[in-house]
Amino acid sequence: MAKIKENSTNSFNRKFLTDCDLTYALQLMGGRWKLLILMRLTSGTQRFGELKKKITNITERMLTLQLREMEADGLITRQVFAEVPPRVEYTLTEIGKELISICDALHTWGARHRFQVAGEVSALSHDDVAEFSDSPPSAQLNDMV
Amino acid sequence: MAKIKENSTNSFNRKFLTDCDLTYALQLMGGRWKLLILMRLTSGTQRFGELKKKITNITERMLTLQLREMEADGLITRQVFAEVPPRVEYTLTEIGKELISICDALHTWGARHRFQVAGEVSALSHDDVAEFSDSPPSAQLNDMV
DNA sequence: GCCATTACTTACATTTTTGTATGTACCATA
DNA sequence: TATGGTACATACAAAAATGTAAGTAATGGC
Repeated sequence: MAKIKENSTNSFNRKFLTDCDLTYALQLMGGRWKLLILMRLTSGTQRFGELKKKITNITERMLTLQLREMEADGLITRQVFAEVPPRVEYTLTEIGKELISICDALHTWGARHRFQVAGEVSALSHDDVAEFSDSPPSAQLNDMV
Repeated sequence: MAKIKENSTNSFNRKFLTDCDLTYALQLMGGRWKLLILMRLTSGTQRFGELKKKITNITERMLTLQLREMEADGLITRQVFAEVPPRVEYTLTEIGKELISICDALHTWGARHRFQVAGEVSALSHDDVAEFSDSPPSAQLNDMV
């Protein structure tokens, strides 16, 4: 997403692919950190700082950008509390929640693919990266998400 | 994918996210044209030229690049026939086929999302872009794929 | 010999995405 | 008065993805 320059073939193709429901969906979830954010929010509302802490390696700028796009795309809602220091909470929308099961399927597929092509299992243990412990809806996920 | 420079934070993060099965999966299917290629192949083996014709707006270079990555990732196989002019056929692998149902779900979700946020229905009709008629496995798809 | 066909390759340019570094507002507390 | 915490914004730089234009190899048909 970000800036859109009306003329280039590149941005034309992006728009063109928006017409297909499948590639449209990919555009909504395709950012580098978006699925991780989404999975973090499956356990419920989270503050900006909580997300930042739990999503290893993401920078504040990237987190902000991805959250803003997800908000603009209707995947999450953003609630600002008039406090000092500021508090901002992010929550999955209904349509956002509907992505969870697809993510679960993708996660499973990814693990199967990894196992098949490399004969190896997920490299990360629970301790290497932040966990995802408090998650009733998709408790099978066992690595970063 | 493409070129990888070992040192940058950018490529480090790419590798880092490879450790998570979910973001790993996203990397495999995340190219701009990959899902379209995949859906085209659901109806069976296709030649390079057939894919090129059916996937509107893709250039030969992009088609080549995406196909090569998908082959390297084990999503498709590539068979070259020693003929002149050359003939090259692409076929989904088993693990590649396992993505189809996920794509179907994503497609459905995309349509629902589009309808919800904009109150509009898929912009493309069957005639605007190449169709996807000969597809037993996922016959619900109705736009580009 | 010349052209058409197919599936590419290569060099290059442009656009988009991602990351770095620094600054800001607000108010409570020390 | 100075400091700390939170959730950003901004200017800039680097890297990656995408697109353009041209060329290539092999061979059969004219």
